[in-house]
Parts: sequence; structure tokens; C-alpha cells
Amino acid sequence: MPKTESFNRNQVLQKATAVFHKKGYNGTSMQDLVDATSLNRSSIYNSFGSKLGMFMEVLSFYQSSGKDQMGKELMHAHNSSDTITSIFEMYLNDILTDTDKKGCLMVNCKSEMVNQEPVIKSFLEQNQEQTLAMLEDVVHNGQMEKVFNQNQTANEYALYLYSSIQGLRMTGILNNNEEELRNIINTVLKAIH
Amino acid sequence: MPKTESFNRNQVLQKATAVFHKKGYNGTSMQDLVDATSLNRSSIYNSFGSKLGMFMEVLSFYQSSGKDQMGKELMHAHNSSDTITSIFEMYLNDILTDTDKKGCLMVNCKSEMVNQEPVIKSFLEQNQEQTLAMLEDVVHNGQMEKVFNQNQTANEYALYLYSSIQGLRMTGILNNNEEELRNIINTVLKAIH
DNA sequence: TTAATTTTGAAACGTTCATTTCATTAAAGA
DNA sequence: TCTTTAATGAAATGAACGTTTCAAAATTAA
Repeated sequence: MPKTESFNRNQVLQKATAVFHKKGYNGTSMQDLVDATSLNRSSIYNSFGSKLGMFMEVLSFYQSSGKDQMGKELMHAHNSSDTITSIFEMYLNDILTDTDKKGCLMVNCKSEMVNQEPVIKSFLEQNQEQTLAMLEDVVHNGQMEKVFNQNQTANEYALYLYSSIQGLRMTGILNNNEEELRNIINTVLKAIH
Repeated sequence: MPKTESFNRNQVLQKATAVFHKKGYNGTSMQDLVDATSLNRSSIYNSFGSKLGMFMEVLSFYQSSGKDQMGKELMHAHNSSDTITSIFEMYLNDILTDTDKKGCLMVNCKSEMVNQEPVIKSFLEQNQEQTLAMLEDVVHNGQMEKVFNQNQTANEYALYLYSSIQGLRMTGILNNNEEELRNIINTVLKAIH
């Protein structure tokens, strides 16, 4: 009976992600989203409920895109040292190809919205937990393989790496000198080796 | 002849800083600023030109407040190792006392506005240069005193520390566990010792 | 083909936005 | 005191905001 949703939801989310990423949440207007997605204003409200609702889906989309990308990158890693290097290489590549200096959507969102939107805060908390768990796993494996030191627990090193990644992403906004960024990464990774 | 400006400009800037810090640039309305400063709308425009003009002065105010604070902190530091520790202690203290999880105004501003407002981008670039120069100076002194290693140049370590500070400030938004944050700092500082 | 359901388009909703205007009030040097 | 300049208050500006409305068009199962 029903007419089914005719647009490609992922394509729409991709367009919306690009806008939110470039202009931030508060800097993005509904008109921006209408223009970018070529969707009708009503269709956006029918499908996403509100601007915030759409943004939540954009965050999820960005998150799972990042996971997919990481999954691919880590296919070629044969040990924990490779893995952690690949993770940082991925972020480095993101920075170097971010020609308009948008930074990381997740980091930007954290800085803009954690103290304003509880629902966003919750999302970012669970995102942080997931990332920390992933990093802890890698570090733990590396410590078992004796390629990482055991001066600190995998849990402690995971938080250090997480913090370093955020720092790298912030630094990359105003500095995209590959050599200098690689140097930061090397220094960061020395701590765990 | 003229009636002179009657309000205390620094007091006004302090109020305005609090608002921009809490809500971000795009999240702050002129009405918010009128309410916070108890200044008339016209007085704000007479004295600061525009919302962006006021924000620029707020950034300068925040920057010089930070410098003052750092100057005081570093009075008690007797060597380079003390100095760099005090710097990180200062940021840690900022995080632990930031009860409403606003983060760092400068970092937030970087993530929100670098790719939108050239005049803000320029300000942040020169702020970054100053901070890097300060850090490089500390590291250089420490290397001369042989309390820091010379595996990398003072310039390279300065960028690493700068990146680490930004990471710490971002991490502190969702995590204000003092022990865990101290642990990050210790790991960061191990790299240069 | 018909009935059900959704997408679409366009306009309008009331609110808020940053900024301007201007007459009034206040202060200081001449 | 008078003139000059600035601060003030309140209202208005027009544009943009997020959101809603609703009739028309489109699509599908029966």
C-alpha cells in the first residue's frame, strides 16, 4: 500500500554530514541542509524529526563510516605495533586530506555541544568508551606480544593514546605539515614501545 | 568635553567571556550578551562594533588572562622540569574546576571558527606561535640543563607538548578523573625526560 | 481502478537573529 | 552656562531561524 521512501538515506546522510562537518551544528541552518540534500524541507522533518534528530543520525553515520575505514586499514596490520601505527596513519591521512581545515566532526561536536545537549553528551560518552576499549585491546595484545612495555596498564595507555589522537586532530587544523605531524606521532608512540 | 566611558571594560569582557565560553560563538546571541553584561545593546555596538568584534576582544582578554595566570604559576618554578610540570598542572587545575565542562575557549574557538572566520584564524595562528615559542624556550632551557633529553629538537618537542595540551583539554571535557588525567600528563612528560 | 499512504512543494508560522535608528539623558571642557 | 560628545533606552529593521501546515502528486497493494 504505502509509497516507500524514495531517496537513498545514506546518500542524504553523507551530504548532511558534509554540511555539519564544515559549519558545525549551530552554524548549520535548515536551509543549508535542504540545499545540500536536495530534499524537501518536509521530507527532512518526516524522515529525521528535527535538526537535532538529523544531526544525531549524522553522528552515527560518521561513526560507522570511521569504523568501516578503520576496519579496512587494519586488515593489513600483522601485529600490534602495525595496528597502532595504522590507526595513527589513518588520522594523519584524514588531516592531510582535510583541505578546508574542518577538523574531526566528533571532536568539534564534543567542544561545541557536550555542555548544551545531554543527548549528544551521551552519544559522545559511549563513542569514547568504544574507542577506549578498542585502544585498550590493541595495547593489551601488544603487551602480551612484548612489543609494548608494561610500565603502565593497557587501560592507562589507552587513555593516553585517546588524548593524543584528539590533540593531533586539533593540531592538524592549523598545521598540516606532514613531517611535523609524523614527528608528533612518533613521539607519542615511543611512550608505549 | 566628552562624557567618558563609564562601565569597566574588563568587567564587561569578563562577563562576555563567560557567555561565549559556555555557549560558543554561534550559540551566543546578542541578547545573551546584553543580559550578561547589563550593558545596553547600543552601548555594546558603540564600544565593540559587532558581535564578532566583541568576540575578538574576548579572545584577547582570555589570552592575556591565561598569560597572567601562567606568569604567577611559574614564579615558583626553579628549573625547567618544574616549569613544564607547572604548566600542565595549570591546565589540569582548569579542567578539574571546569564544573560545567566547557573546555578551553581557545580550543573550542579553533574547532568552531577556523574555517569560517579568517580574522579568527589569524588570531589563533599567532596565539599558537606564541605558545609554541614559549614551550620551545622551556624545552631548550631544559635541554641545556640536561634535565630533558636531546632525542629531538626543542622545536619538535614544543609541538608535541602543544598537541598533548590540546588533547588533554579535549579529554578533560568528558573525563575529569584527576588520577587518570595526571597519568596522561606523566606519560606525556616522560617523552622529554 | 481504487484505497491507502507517503513524498513533495510552497507557503506560512511565530520567534529570534544581528544590527540600526533616534530621541533622551548624562557628563565634562570651554 | 553652554556646547560637545557619549551612554542609554526602547523600538524598529529586515532577514533568517526551526518548525508546521496542507493540499497536490506519486506510488503501491488489493
